[in-house]
Amino acid sequence: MTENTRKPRTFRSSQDRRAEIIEAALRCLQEVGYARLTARKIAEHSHISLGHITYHFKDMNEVLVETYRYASRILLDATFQDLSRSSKTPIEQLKAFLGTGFSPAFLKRDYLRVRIDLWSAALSHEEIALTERELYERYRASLIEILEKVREERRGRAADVTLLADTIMATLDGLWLDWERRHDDGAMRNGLDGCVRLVNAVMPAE
Amino acid sequence: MTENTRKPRTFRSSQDRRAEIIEAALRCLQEVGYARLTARKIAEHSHISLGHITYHFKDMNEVLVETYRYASRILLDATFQDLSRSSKTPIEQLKAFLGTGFSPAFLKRDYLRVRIDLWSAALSHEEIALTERELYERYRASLIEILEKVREERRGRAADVTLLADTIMATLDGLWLDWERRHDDGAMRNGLDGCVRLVNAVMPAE
DNA sequence: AGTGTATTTGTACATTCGTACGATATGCAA
DNA sequence: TTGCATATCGTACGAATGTACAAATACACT
Repeated sequence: MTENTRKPRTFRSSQDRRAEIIEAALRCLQEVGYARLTARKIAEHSHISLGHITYHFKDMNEVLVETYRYASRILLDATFQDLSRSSKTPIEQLKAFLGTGFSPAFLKRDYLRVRIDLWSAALSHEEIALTERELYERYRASLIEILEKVREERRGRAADVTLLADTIMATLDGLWLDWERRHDDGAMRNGLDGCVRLVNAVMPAE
Repeated sequence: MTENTRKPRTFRSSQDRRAEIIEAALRCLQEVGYARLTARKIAEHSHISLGHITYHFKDMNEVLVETYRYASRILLDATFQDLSRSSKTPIEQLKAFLGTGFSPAFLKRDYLRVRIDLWSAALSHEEIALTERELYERYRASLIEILEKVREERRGRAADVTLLADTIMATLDGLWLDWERRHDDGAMRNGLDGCVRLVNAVMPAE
């Protein structure tokens, strides 16, 4: 009986299981994409049985929503973790901020797929749209924070910051998309450079 | 027997049928999105039987690929139809070019959904990725054509045109996405204005 | 009018999907 | 130990999916 071939089952808290399922779901999203996510693929990736999904979640929609919430949190955390804003000039902070989102870690296929699928999924799922919107707003708030410092230094107008935020945020989304499309390193750096040049044009130094 | 209730069937050419199916598929893509497109929904929308799809197409993947090809053609045609480039200055042409893609016709939910889903679908389907890439390249070529005129007028460098194209193309994609996200008219105009300002900054007039 | 080919239809089938559920295992309190 | 709530598993089931296909229909041609 000690040579039991069954793998030992140990109970976990419902919280843990939910987390495991969500993590497995994210791995599925990275591999097969949002359109082909299925409950059985999640079960395989998390090495737990199919029944867990209906036991711990109301339905697959809840799994999807929670998974994108989790993914969004990961994207935000990774963005802000190595952002030391203290020791640089505002324009240097801006360059660092822009560069962080396009470091090799973020340009991996997996991350980009989740990001782009998130845009598509938001079209059909109201709750996912809210998650995407919040991701956008947080990122934007961080950008505006830096742009305001530039503005103080250079005596720009409030409307300038809004215009720059609207434009740069759009450019960043477009650059992520374009990286997935062309994998053109020069184009990516051109885009980021373009953002900096725009800031300098709208709020010129002295 | 003359009071036959069956609707009269008339034969059509295979070409016509393919077109009808593709048009119906596009309508489905606009309504339910790429992730939930099914053969039966296409059949209902085109008022023809399910069998047609397998009769005229190899499989559903071919339908999807052809439908996105068709959608891409529509987006391109609509972009370039009312683009009279002859009678204006280069910078005015640029403004007109940018504005065309963001006219009310293009900002309809249906069009944006197809555009955004196209990005997502391209992640999983190689052929769709090629279609998306071609849509990008054609649009870009048209933008560069105008930027080159600005460059001639203002004696800019070739690298300037590349930087502007890389940046503006990204910004436009991002602005479409952002319109779907926020429906903010001011933000959209800010973004387009930002593009023009960037051009003036990189290649200043005199 | 008759014949052959292409078109059209509806249904059938094997899969796969999300979800429900009974059976069993586990951990904890009494 | 016993009792009980919770967790875990595997399976079952109806619905929906893509595709195949036989039968029926329309039409061009002789």
